[in-house]
Amino acid sequence: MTAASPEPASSPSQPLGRSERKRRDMLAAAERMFLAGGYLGTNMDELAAASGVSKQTVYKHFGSKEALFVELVTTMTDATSEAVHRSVPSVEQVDDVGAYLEEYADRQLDAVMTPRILQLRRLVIGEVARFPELAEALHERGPVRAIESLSTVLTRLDQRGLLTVDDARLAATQFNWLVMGEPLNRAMLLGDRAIPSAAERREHVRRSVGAFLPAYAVR
Amino acid sequence: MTAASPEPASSPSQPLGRSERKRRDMLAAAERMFLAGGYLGTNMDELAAASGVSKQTVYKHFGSKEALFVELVTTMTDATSEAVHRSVPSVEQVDDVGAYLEEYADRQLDAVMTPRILQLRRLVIGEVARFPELAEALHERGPVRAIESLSTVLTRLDQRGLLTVDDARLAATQFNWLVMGEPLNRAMLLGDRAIPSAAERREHVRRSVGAFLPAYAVR
DNA sequence: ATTCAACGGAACTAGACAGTCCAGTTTGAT
DNA sequence: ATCAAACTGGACTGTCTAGTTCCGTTGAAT
Repeated sequence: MTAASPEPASSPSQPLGRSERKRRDMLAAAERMFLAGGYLGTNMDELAAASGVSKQTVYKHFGSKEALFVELVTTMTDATSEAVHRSVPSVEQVDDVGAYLEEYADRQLDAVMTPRILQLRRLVIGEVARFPELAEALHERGPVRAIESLSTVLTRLDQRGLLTVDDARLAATQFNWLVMGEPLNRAMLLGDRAIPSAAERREHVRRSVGAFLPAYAVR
Repeated sequence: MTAASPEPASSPSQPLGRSERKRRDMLAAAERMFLAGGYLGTNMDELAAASGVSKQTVYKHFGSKEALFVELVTTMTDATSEAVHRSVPSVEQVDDVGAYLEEYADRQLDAVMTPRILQLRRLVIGEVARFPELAEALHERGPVRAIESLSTVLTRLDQRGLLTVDDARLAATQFNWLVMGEPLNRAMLLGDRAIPSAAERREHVRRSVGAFLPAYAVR
């Protein structure tokens, strides 16, 4: 490493080196273009031009179109997973289980139902045959992680006597698809115009929790 | 029309004209190749060769790559929708609601969770930006139709006093995603290896109905 | 001020691909 | 047998694209 004081830090990172700045620009253009045109539909000449960078520089940084695509999708998947995970509200001072689950579901929906993330999902699904490892990563960092996280929440609610949950993973999976199934499917197939408004989200979440609770209420 | 006795009928259709035979071969090759390679990843020279047909013939029949793609996907969507719709068991002599719903769900899963239909879904989702009308059609003929169909079933079960269903469409939507959500998402992202076996399907369906019934049981 | 890695710009390779064209052949109905 | 429609095979056009190469320029650290 070049052993300098102004290390390319993570968060604020205002003073970026030329190389890092261009790298960021290339990834930004790659995101826009791959999400809009798909893998085959994206052109490296245009991508370089849109990045304000020469083609040479793109290949110096990423090696190939495939490698750039993989890095972009992996980065987006990881970042989104982190953001979703951070938005889990604490379960310890809960008294109204219904209200808590509604807020929980609303945050999950809010994080996932954005044009950017929905298009990432479409892109990855469409490229399952060409890039199976990206789809696997999205599955792991998306639904699997969300269900695991909810699973520990439900276990805690069971321990506190607020729910009766024998199989927490099963209950979490059911809750997840009760909440996400319809909005996600609609958005996948109908495009961004099917993204529910905040009001629609709240109503949907209310009904979903209403269907979930009878199966797991305390006897 | 050519006013002949051996009209190109629908079902048995053994004696096919040369033209119709070649058309069938082209659509068969198109299905294989578009499902495997996607829209941009499929090549019309190879498609003609794989169909045992000259390129000229392909363009004579379908006009363009886009038109061939649209016709193929539309045909597959419609045919699958019909097949799923035909597999709805009658509701009239039902006494055990749980067993009936389990069978209903199992048939829906059986119809949708095939490599061919799953790959069609991946393809259409990946091409939403280029062919939004195909995605809309798949949504309409797939989930919307399934939920409508189930909705009338649930209404009938409510009328017969076997369930308490105020909002049949809501209940049908919830049932649908309780059943389809997890298997469909896994299959989309993990590929055909995630298709559940008949035994896994039955177990999953049993649990799904178990979660659904408490919310809509008769009081 | 110097130095060197990174960058720009642009041409270039090597191949791919949608769609057209044309001369000659096959098919199937009359 | 006749004949029109459908089909073949292959060449061809125009265009596009991933990746490379070359050479002159820039910028950041010493």
